[in-house]
Amino acid sequence: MDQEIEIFNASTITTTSSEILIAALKLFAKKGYFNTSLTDIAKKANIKNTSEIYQHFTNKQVIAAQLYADIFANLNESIDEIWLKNDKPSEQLRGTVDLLFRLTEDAPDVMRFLLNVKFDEFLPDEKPLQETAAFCKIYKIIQAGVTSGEIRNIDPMLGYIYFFGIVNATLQGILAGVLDKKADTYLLQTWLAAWNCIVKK
Amino acid sequence: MDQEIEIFNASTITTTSSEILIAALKLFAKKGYFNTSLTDIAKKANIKNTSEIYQHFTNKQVIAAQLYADIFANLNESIDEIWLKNDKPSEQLRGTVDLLFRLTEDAPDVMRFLLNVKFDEFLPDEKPLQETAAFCKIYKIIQAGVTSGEIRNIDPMLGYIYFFGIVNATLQGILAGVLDKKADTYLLQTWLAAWNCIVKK
DNA sequence: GTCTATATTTTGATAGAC
DNA sequence: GTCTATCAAAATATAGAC
Repeated sequence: MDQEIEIFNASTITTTSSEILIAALKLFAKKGYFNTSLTDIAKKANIKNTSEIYQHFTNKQVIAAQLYADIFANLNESIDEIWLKNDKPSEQLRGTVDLLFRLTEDAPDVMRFLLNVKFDEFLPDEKPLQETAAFCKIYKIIQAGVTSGEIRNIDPMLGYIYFFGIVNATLQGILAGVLDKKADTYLLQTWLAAWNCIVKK
Repeated sequence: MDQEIEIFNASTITTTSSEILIAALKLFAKKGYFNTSLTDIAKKANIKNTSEIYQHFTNKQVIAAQLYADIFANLNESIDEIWLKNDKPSEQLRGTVDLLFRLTEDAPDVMRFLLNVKFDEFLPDEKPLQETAAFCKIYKIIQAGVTSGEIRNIDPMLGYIYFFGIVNATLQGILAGVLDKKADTYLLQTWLAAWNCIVKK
C-alpha cells in the first residue's frame, strides 16, 4: 500500500508489506487466487497469524490489486524505455520479446501472474488488458509498423494476437515445464516465428 | 453422471442431470469455477434448491469433472473423425482448425471452458492437457508432418505451441469480443498464419 | 422425490488484551 | 505492534419431514 515495491528485481530492503506482496505473488502464481487463503500468505511471509496482514492491507483483494498495479506499472515503464531506445517497430517488438523472455527466467512468478492468472475473476473493477497503458503502447507500435510498411496490412489487433499468441504460448510452455530448456534457448526462433507472422515480405 | 450428455449439439432430451451440467458449464465459462456457487447452478438449472443437485452429483467438483470428461471425449472423437477423413497432416490440422472455429460459433461456452478455464485449480487429479487423448493425437499429426516433410524440422511440441498459440489466441479474442466479427471471418487468415509458422518452404 | 431446516467448515475479518 | 480469541458470512453438504 505504502510505497511501490520492486517486484521485478529482488529488492534489498524488505518491509513487512513487501514480504506479504511477494508471498501472495508466489502463491497466486502457483495455486491461483481462490486456492490461496490469508493463512497461506501469512505462513509464507513468516507472519504468525493473519491479523497482522490487516495492518498493511484492508483485505485480500487489495493485495491482488496492488500486485496487479505494480506489475503493470513496471511493465509499462520497461516498454517506455524500449520505445525510447529503438526507432523501428521491429526493434521495439524485438525489445519487448527480449524483456518477456528475460522476465520468464528472472521473475517466473511475475510472468505466471501475468500469463496464467485470470484477473477479472477477482478484480472485477480493474481495466481489461486492452485498456492498460502497457497494452496500448504495444498496440500503437504495431499500428505504426503497419503505417510505415514494416508490418503487413493487417488489423493491428489481429497482428497483436498472432504475434503475442506465439510469444505468450511459448512462455507459458516454458513456465509449465512443457518446454524444458532455458527460456533463452527458444528466444531467437520464437521471435522469428512471431515476427514472420506479421512482417511485410 | 449416468449417461454422457451431448454438450456440443443441443440435445433433444433434457434430463435434470444434463440441465445441471449445462447450467454449470455456462456459469463456469462466464464467472469461473470459484465464483460459481451451487446456489447459482440450481437457479440457472431451474431447480428450487441446492439439495436436489446432490441427488445427481456427489459434489461441485464432480460436476466440473464430468464436464471436463465429456468435453474432452467429444473433442477426441471429432479429431478421430478428422484424422480418418484426411491423409495429410496439413489437411488434418486444417480440419481441426475448422472444428475449433465452428465450436467457437456454435458452442462458445464449451470453447470458453476449454480455453479460459484453468482446470488444475479445481481438478487437481485430472491429467494435464498434454496427456489427454485429444492432445496426443494432434501432437502425433505434427510429428507425422515433420517426418513426411510437410512440416519443417521443428520440435513437435514447439510446433504445436506456435500453431495453436495463434489459433487459440484468435479464438480467445473472438470469445472475449476483442475481435468483433463472426468467427468465420477470421478462419482463413488465421489458418494461413498458423500453418505458415510450421510449414516447410 | 421435492422442500425445509440445519449442520459443518472454511476463511475472511475484527476487537481488544498485553 | 504483536497475539488471542472470536465473529460473521458464505457456501457446501446432510438429514429428515411431507
